[in-house]
Amino acid sequence: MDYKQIEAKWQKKWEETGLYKFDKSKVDKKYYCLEMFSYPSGAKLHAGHWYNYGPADTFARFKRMQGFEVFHPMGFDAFGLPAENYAIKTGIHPEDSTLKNIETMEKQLRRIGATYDWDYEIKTCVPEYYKWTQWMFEQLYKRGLAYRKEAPVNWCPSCNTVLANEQAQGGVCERCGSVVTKKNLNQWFFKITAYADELLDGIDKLDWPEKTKLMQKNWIGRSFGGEIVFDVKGSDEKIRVFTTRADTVFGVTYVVLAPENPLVDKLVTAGNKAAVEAYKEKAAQTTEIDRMSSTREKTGVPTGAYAINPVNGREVPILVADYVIASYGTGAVMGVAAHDDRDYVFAKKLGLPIERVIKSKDGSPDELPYTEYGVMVNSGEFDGLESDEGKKAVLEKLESMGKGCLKTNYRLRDWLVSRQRYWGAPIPVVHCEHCGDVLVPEEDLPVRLPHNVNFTPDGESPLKKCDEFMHTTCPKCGRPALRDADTLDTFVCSSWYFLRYPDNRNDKKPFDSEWINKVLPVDKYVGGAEHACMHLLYARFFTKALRDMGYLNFDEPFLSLVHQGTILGPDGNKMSKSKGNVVSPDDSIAKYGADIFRVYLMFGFNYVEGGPWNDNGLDSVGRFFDRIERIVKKCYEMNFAKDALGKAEKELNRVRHNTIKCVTNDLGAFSFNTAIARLMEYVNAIYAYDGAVEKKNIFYKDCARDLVLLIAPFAPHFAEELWEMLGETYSVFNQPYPVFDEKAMVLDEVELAVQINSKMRGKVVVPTGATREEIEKAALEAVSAQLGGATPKKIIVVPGRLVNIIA
RNA sequence: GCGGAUGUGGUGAAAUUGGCAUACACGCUAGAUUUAGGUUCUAGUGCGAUGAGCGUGCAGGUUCAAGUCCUGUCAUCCGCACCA
Repeated sequence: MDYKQIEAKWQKKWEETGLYKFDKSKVDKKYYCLEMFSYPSGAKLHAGHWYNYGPADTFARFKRMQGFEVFHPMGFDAFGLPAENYAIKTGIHPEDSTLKNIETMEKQLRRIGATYDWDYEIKTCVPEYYKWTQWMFEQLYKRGLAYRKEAPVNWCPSCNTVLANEQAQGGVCERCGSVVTKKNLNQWFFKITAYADELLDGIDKLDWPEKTKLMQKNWIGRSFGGEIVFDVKGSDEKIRVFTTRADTVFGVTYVVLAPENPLVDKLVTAGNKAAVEAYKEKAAQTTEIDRMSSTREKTGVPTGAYAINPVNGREVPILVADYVIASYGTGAVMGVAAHDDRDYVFAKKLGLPIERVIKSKDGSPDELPYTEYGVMVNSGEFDGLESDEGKKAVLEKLESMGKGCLKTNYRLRDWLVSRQRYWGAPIPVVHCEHCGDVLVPEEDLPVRLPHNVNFTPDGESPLKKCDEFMHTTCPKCGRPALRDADTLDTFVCSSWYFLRYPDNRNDKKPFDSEWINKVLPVDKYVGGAEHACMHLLYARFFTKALRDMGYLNFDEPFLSLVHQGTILGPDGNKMSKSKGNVVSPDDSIAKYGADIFRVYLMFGFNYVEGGPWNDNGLDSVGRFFDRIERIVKKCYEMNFAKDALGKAEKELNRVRHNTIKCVTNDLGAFSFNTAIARLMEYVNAIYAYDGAVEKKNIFYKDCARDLVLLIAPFAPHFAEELWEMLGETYSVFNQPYPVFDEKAMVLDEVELAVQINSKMRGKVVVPTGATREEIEKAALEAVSAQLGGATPKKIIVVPGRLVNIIA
């Protein structure tokens, strides 16, 4: 069979007949199957795209044949840094290169032979889309979920530019390798922390990989604790500290402020001012790499001021140290050296006192620092309380004194969405001297991204240098004003695209709520695991915020999630140009066609694990296809007997129904490799029957027909061709997927393993309905010689499996 | 440092509640068919020369029975990174 020819043939036919057009009238049977959309930074689809999209399409086809109306769209996440960097490198404008790349990728995606309905395509970089991205920003702003504040950004001193977080991974500039520092800029944030609790509590209900759920939970990082107020000696200032271990409060021997904490300047004494200033200066210059290292030596300087411990009135020194993070909790901690590893190291280094206030519960000797829960000692009225009740008791007491309260903190920070970059959606805000930050009125959206801009990075937002963009009038007072020069993080675009697909042509609204509530949520989402704490979290946040605004009636965007594994280079390393181990799918597809390539990808790997590329498996899939083609052809040309079914037919029928059962289960679980193994077994069983039986029963034809139906989601073009060969009418994808018959799978007799003292000693065949006594008898007979007349002490019978004779 | 995962033949990988370890392929060996084949078919293929036996990273444990459960340990990978 000429696979390339039949692929062209069927792709044309599918297109002409609109086979994969989503039928809106059947939305009650909808199944929203979505793959993370592609990023058109490179010009071509690589093996990873195929590995994501090929198997996911098999799943979509399977759902379709199961009777669902599958909504399966595709689009392009077209804004973003890689496209811009590519433009900087090549000198081609990102708009031109991106649109060209999209065109190429669309063509390639069609060659996968997937069920995408291109009527619903999305490109995030076109004004028709980013108009609504800007609209999203405005809604969040109106609800108080978008705000602007001074914040440090990543700064590369060598490239003289700000960097996105993704570009500064590991504290090193992605492009030049320089060490990244921080610089303060006025930045837009989305208040994702307002949803921290719901984002956390909703995770358990999701059908997502456990690993991903855990990562997201840890990322949100909720910790229950309390705030404790320390008065400052001789001052009206107060220091609030956050702690999860209020039971250790009697062991406080000092208090530490983060260098960036504004209290530092207020509290520092004249004699310590110079040292503290120097320390702050040094901390500000500390690189991201060093700041991230938990193994680095702890440093700090005293402020000269003293804090008063509210539980015992004790005066303790106040220090500044950069192991305290300004942005977490209150930017201040109480130092309990005896019961915290970091405080212990710090106290040792600076010669601060260390005082035990917790002992192990069972009284066994323990060493300091002792960070486990235990029993309170040296803690006045609280002595003898265990840590968990002690925590509560201490905070209750402090609360009654007005010196503390229960408090929950999160590791999650608000989402910084400003990017000092060109290739993104402009932020729809005007800065007016008189009116402050003013939203661009909805009817004036989109704020268009100007084409003619010098986007070479030089430390300023590129748009700032574009006068005709920057200068505008204030929508409120009409006086001259400036636009916001930053663009939105690309992750903003991808936080709502799945809502746009079903209503992508709507020019009045981002989507029609009534309609979207029918098509959403996404039933199956397939994409890379690298998005666990970014895109997947942001999209959940958007969904919840839009729900609270009344636009959506569901809580979660993606009910069920699967991550495909990574296809590595043949050397077992991640594919990369620098390693020279990149495998292009183009050659394989040219030689074998899309179907064989897809099936190879599904058969050769565990889908969620991936693994190193190895192309000698392609031939074996090719042989598998040949075997199918030969037997279907033969079957079509054959004359059949119409006798009753014999033993051989029964056996083939059993394999047939077992195959249907297993393949159905496996496909539902994204276990493509085992599904294909079962199909191979079925083909082997058909050949065995074919070789053993002279005059084939007419039922044989049904077996061949089922084979084509079963294989259809995996090899769509091939299956259409075979379906036609069998004389059936177009299309095989309008057929229901075969359903198994439990009765056909019941055998007349079963083979049991016979063990003596748990060692394999033989086999025995018994009738399916045999009683326990009959089975025991048959088993004893089967191994009587080896038993040597000994009377068994005990016989264990596992029906359908084995008999274990304990002698 | 913390959290999570993985470890099975020469290779890719399978294995419901604990129940015949290595399904399905690749590769390899021998043979048959064909004008030729990188075709097709048959047989074999965990280790061990045979048998006994031994075998799921390593060491223990529970059990009639462990790849699967428990304890410890090593290796690799991923995520977080002083979160009080």
